[in-house]
Amino acid sequence: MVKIKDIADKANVSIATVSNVINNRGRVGEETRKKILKIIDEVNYQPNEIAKSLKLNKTNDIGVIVEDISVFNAPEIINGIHAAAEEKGLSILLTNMGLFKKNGNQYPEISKCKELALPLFNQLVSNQVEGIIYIGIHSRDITGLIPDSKIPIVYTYCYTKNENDYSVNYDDEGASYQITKYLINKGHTQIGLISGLINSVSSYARFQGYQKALSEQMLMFNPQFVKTGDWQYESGYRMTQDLLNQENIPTAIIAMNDLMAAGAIQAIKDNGRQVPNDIAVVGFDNRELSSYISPRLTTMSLPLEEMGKKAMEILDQIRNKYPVNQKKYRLGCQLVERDSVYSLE
Amino acid sequence: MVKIKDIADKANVSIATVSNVINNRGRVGEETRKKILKIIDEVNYQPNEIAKSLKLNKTNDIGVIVEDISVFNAPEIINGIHAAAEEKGLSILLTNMGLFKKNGNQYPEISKCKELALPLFNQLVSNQVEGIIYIGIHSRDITGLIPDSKIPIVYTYCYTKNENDYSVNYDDEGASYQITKYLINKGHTQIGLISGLINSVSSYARFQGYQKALSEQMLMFNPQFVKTGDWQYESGYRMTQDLLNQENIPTAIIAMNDLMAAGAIQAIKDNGRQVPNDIAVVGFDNRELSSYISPRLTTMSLPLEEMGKKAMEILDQIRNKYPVNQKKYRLGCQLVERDSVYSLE
DNA sequence: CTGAAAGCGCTTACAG
DNA sequence: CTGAAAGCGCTTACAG
Repeated sequence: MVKIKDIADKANVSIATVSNVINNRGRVGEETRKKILKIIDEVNYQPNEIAKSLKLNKTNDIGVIVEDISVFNAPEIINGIHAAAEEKGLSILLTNMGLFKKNGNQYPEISKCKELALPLFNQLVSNQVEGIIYIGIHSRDITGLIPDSKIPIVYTYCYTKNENDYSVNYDDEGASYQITKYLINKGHTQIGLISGLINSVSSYARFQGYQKALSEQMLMFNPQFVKTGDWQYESGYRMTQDLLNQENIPTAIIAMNDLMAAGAIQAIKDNGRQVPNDIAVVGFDNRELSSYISPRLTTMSLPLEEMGKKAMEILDQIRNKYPVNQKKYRLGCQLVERDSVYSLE
Repeated sequence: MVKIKDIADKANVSIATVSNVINNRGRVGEETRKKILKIIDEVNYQPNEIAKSLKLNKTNDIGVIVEDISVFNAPEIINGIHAAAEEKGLSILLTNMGLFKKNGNQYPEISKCKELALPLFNQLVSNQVEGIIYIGIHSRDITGLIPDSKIPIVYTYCYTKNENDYSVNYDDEGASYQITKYLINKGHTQIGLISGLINSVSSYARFQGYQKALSEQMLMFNPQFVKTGDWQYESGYRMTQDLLNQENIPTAIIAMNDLMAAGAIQAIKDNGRQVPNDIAVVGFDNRELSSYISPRLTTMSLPLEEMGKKAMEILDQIRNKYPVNQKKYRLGCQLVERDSVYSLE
């Protein structure tokens, strides 16, 4: 690798002068500047960022810890982080816990997670990253997972109970409210809900949004219309069967994710009914499959890329000691209309 | 951050001695060793990797350039890279071209790609990575995209014409041969093929595999059975309609990816026929949607994670100047049987 | 306008 | 067994 000394020798100047022209500081004569610039160009000199980092005590690296890069939310969030980082001249040190795979597709206990996260955290610290973004696999509480330290950290797709921690998530309740309202506007008054696991804050918040939309429109809340699934296709299928076997059958079903929505659609078809004509189905997440099942699924799109961007921007502000007016962020979701909802009016 | 000097002061020894105990080199008295170790533990000392890197001229960082992290193949490949890197104590500097998004979901020309890749490449070089893995979006020739340099680089999910370059891909022809043979073994003799774009080497190789299996089994190759799509759902749908409108209708259809297979299934259903009872459909890629469409799609699973691992292992060998016996690798695909194929026997 | 020198946090011959 | 010193490639007061 060619270094600053090589340039200096070639130009018959000191390394200080070369450094000055590279960084546009100090007074340098126009002649020498040109000469040096020419040489730099000729030899395609690339400054050694490692040396700069050591000297300036500033790496321009930020670390990301992702709980599992194979899970659908990770790539888009990383995409957003990368886009924002690029703008700020920051590099990304990527680290993956592989939580799902290492634990038979089950979400491990917090203590197990800690074991997996700690070495990655230390690795990042050793590499002198200027901040860390932690990407969760679920919107869940991970208080205490990452040890306290002076290094700035922002959590996304998860959160902590610590009021000093930064986190960026999406607005579960608002999204659920929005999609319920959408169904109501389409004339639906009997709306089934297939929730995720009940120990999930997302399930809870989305239930709240559902109820809020109902009561705002003076619609009766019917407890028989809400069934609890486990986020998987099969549970969507089964819970929909339950819904279909009741006296009152909903005209629309909200599944709290696309997988369960796909199961719901299949159950409805197997029951001899049509989607959307007999029963509308709506999902959550806007995963790839939602465009390819039949009918194409109307669903809520998560602001994944935006979450990544936002997390990076906040991190950059903390890093630069800008005042950050807010610690917990919730970004809005967007409805994507496809073919699984029929208007009753 | 606590540094080696702080430890030395606390222990009343020189920094050289501290360094020696940290790295287990040189003779150090048992007493002093213990004392130093204790202090290191107490203050939770983490060595500054940046300083080590500069001194040792060795960063233990490897760079990855991914053409688009939002594309389905990227996360699993990165997963594999990360797993192998972790074993070797390497960190990953991740870089994303965002090729698709920046170009309206079209694959840009090679010169445009170059423009996007070069700054990322330089960034990685500046950061003194010890090698680079380049992850393509398609199995395609990207000769000349990355400038020549002494830094080791291995290409995956793409390749170059340069015989000195390393690349790891999967075995298109073998996979296609395998799945065709599978269909034949199930009693199918009239097998349709919906290919991807014809300028793709994957399309060509898969066509070869298809033909090879046919001729090995003394089956007539019927040119009317092969249709050219463009990898998208819609084209799978249309090409299947064409197939269905011909005199001879195949009893099985191979689509060269899952998206087109999904389109094929829908076309068959809309035509009033059943999958798999009337016509079997088989895909390629094993993307998420293949588990959730109806019927669940039998498809070829790509060895994505293995490709990432392999790429990392090769890179590590080059980096360590091990003799690498081979430059171009092709990993095998695996058939995943689900519900879209019916046995005729 | 230009350069000599110190120093970032480490490692490593070498001397004692 | 232990430590003083040089040096990795840079930047930055400071002196001239």
